[in-house]
Amino acid sequence: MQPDLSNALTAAPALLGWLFVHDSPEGLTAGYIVETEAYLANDAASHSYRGKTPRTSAMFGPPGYLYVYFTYGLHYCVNIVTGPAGSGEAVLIRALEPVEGLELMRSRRGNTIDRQLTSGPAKLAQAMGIDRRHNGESVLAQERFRLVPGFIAPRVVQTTRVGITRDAEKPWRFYVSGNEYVSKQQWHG
DNA sequence: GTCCTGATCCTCT
DNA sequence: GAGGATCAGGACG
Repeated sequence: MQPDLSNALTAAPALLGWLFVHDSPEGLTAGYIVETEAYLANDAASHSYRGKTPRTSAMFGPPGYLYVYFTYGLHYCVNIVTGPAGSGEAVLIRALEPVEGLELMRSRRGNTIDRQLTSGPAKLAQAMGIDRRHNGESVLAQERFRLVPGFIAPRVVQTTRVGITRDAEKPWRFYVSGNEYVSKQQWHG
């Protein structure tokens, strides 16, 4: 069974509850997706907004591709490409609930409490051992990366995206309400 | 070539 | 709540 990746705006909430698996040489890590953001075509906050460049080329690949980028000089973030190939849409994975490979995650993350192992886009990339080498790999190929049905989110909160300046008012962030691994809960407003 | 910005995290206070 | 770390891509000349 595979998720519906035909459109970023529907895929972002639909991916909540799916188990994201990375079967790496060091060992297997996996976590439930509990927070996502949609980045669309013609979206000023999206890396694809200014067209295809060498850095963003994976984002214009077929659905299921990973788009992994380096930012702030020290962090990696992971997106799953959606929409038809060439559309430049993707879903940013912002938080996971750790399920398998906790020891490996702890060793990759260094000293931190378990609740902060994967509670942010760069944290989960580090915990899962994902970096630039994995840019352009597919989660649909049933190889190193996989998506496995997990749970149906009982309640999904939709709100604005984090850390962007352009198109900041668009409510294209989704998270599992009450999950303790969500990076920033919104309590009101 | 130079300049600037950034889909973040961590460590203080 | 504020600020520093740290670097690659992209815009511009």
